[in-house]
Amino acid sequence: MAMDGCDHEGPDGDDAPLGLTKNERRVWETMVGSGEPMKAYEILDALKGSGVRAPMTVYRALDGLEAKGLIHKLEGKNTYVICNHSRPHRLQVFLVCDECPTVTEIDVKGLDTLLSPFARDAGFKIETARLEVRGRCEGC
Amino acid sequence: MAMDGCDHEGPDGDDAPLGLTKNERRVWETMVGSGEPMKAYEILDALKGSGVRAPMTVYRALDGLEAKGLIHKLEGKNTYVICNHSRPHRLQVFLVCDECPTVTEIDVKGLDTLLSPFARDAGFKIETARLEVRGRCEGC
DNA sequence: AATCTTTATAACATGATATAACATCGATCG
DNA sequence: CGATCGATGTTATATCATGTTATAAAGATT
Ligand SMILES: [Zn+2]
Ligand SMILES: [Zn+2]
Ligand SMILES: [Zn+2]
Ligand SMILES: [Zn+2]
Repeated sequence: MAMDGCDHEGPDGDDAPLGLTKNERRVWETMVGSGEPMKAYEILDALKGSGVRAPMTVYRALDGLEAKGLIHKLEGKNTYVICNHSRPHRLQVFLVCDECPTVTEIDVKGLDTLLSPFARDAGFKIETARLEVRGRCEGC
Repeated sequence: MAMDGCDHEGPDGDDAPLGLTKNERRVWETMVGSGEPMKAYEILDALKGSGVRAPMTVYRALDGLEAKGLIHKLEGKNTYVICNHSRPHRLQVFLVCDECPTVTEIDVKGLDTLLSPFARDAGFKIETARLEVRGRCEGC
């Protein structure tokens, strides 16, 4: 049950990680506060009151957060989620519910081992991988 | 014409984005639910309740699904069928080159087997999955 | 042939998602 | 000081998907 093991937070609980820019921190806090995957323009709306007016601001922050391994993008739904791991990782696996907003990031041990030979056979050098599984979550 | 077999893997050049759009998904699910070849206007009727009103919507989705190799058109009868490679689960694996437009679809034997226990542990029922691997392709 | 039905597309408008291009500000360093 | 650099602000635009209306093209019926 590796469901809720986020270690990005400091000892104070909801404190943002260090080394973030002002906008990255604003976006990160918005996403943590939501608790659900968010769309870029949802984040923008949520930050309208804080003076953020342009999509660019949000997208730049999202880029930065992703580069720092703090969030992931779910391509299937164009949403962004907080990473629940303690360090950046190159393999990501998400269980995405089709019926509710629930997204769970899990670890699949052995995935890279399974994958590597197939990639090697194709002459492909793996940098990162993201597995998006869709279906019905426990509560649905 | 291929009857029950099909050759996926167009050479290249298709800049089709991975994943399904909302309408592609609706049409695909309708077709899977039916279990039989369907005509475009049958699909349209089936989706009337979901707010789909125009033939264009269905035809665009069919185009997309066909480009992604998920369905085939039976020219003789003007019907569309689910590709028999994509059931019961649809488990796609793409090798996406970061340096050129090359996208290769591969078959990773054992991925379903590896994945299932993890999903089961989380109480998650898998419908479909897509693994997107990023890196450098053979030619780059 | 003329007409009707079924099948498929054209053309244009709107919405949703993401980026380009350029200006500004503030800190740091020679 | 002035140069440089990263972050931010601002405006405009690109891209993709969808919605909407009308029409074309192919086949069947009369
Ligand atoms: Zn993560
Ligand atoms: Zn759910
Ligand atoms: Zn097929
Ligand atoms: Zn390449």
